[in-house]
Amino acid sequence: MATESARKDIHTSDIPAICKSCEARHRGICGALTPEQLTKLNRFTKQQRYESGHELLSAGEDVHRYSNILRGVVKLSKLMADGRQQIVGLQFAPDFMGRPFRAQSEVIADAATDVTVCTFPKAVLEELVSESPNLEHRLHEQALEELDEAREWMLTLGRKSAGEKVASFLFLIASNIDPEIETDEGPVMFELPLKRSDIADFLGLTIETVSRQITKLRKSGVIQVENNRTVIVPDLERLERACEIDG
Amino acid sequence: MATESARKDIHTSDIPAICKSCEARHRGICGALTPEQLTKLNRFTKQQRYESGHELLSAGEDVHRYSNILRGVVKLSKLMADGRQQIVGLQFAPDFMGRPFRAQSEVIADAATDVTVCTFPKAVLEELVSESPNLEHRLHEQALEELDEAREWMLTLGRKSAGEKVASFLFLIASNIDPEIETDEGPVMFELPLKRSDIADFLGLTIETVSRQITKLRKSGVIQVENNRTVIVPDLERLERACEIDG
DNA sequence: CGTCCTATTGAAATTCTTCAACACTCGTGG
DNA sequence: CCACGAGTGTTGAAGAATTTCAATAGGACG
Repeated sequence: MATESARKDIHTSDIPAICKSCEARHRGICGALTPEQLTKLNRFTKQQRYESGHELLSAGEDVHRYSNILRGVVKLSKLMADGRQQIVGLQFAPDFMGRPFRAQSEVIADAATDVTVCTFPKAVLEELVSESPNLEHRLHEQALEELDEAREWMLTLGRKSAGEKVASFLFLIASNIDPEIETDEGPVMFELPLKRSDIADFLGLTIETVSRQITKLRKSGVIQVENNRTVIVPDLERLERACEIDG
Repeated sequence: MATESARKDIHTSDIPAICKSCEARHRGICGALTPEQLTKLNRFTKQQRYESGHELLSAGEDVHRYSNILRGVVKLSKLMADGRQQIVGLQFAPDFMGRPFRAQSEVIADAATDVTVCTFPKAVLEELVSESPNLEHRLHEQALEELDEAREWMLTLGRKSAGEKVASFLFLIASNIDPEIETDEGPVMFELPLKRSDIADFLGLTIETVSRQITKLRKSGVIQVENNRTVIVPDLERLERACEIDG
């Protein structure tokens, strides 16, 4: 810890300008890199912006570049032969995106909102990993966290009612998006990064059921909705209770 | 690769006797250790046998030891306040069990069958990890595989019908248990490691629905069942088709 | 202004669960 | 040796939750 902060203070001027204000350098994987490594990586990085709906990665496709998400929300999903779809994860800045040590992706990655990523070639990251155990540790930690999240969501998918599922989704978003307004213990307001059909695919429901449950939560005063996408939660604890005790 | 097999050949006599025939040394995490490290770890390992139903790890409990599963099947599950339960993963030999870098477990681990594990103190593993990047890599790989499995299962939980769920479960077991009889492309026979209530908790269904769907698969000739636990699959491809196309 | 996309709402249909009864196995103890 | 109870699994009928089908509404855009 001491060495890390010292390093940052002393070498701030050594790191690439573009990284200076980058969130991935603090909470993301770049935080595991030395200024030298960061400079090296930076020679190959490319920032890219994608519009909502753009497919970033398709299942079975060979992956040549990894990326850090800088802005926006990415949805990871699986598709069945007959078109049924399940969203298996959401990724927010500054998450690392890509499946290390495997040529092909098991999931489809789509931009759920407009997204900005910082991409770099697979080979460069893998070289950095081989020389820096710290980086693999960071990736390992993220994988374990995603595993915990996936398992938490399995409970939601398998055992919760439609009402509890929708409440759980709203609570998840409320916890992950930087709320635009947040007074401690006060109301929370945020934009839903997903449209109804995506929410349905995330929850294993139909859009109609999602819509009905949102209406129900609205009518019971747990949430307020504006323009279909803006949600206000007057009492976050009440929403949290709705995640387990159907109402 | 060359160095690894050479190491194994030359030093076979150096590794602890107990490890010689251990599956975890090949496919499990111990495969990432040198004979010296294996010897060091072995000073702290303890083999233990648990009966079916024994709780190996409870949620929120401080974990002091990790383990390798040597025999049997372990179920990982989550519990809701009102008793609803969801199995979020199954682990087979020679999987590593435990949540690295975290004091508390997020899940409950129970012996689904009689289970034999090789346990060792958390601290010893973590010391080995810090001196051997190769070991962390192995753990990382297992975490990524479990993540892929969890996501695959999310698709099953969220988007498959009861019939497809049960077929998917049977297919999963058929793929993971060493089948007692297996002729290429011929019939496969295996013992179900879970009782009906566990299967239900794995699939997000009730035991009655599981029972009915098994009956349906039996009557349509996709499987044969003996003694409730022994399953014969005459045509594995037919079972695989039943995982996506309900019948 | 018409069209596409998104979202909501109602009614009917379906799937799954709940409740209830019963069957089988296994071990224990009379 | 048989009766008994606990644990496990199956089956039927009624009920509830969710989906499906269908109609409607609003906003964005050409």
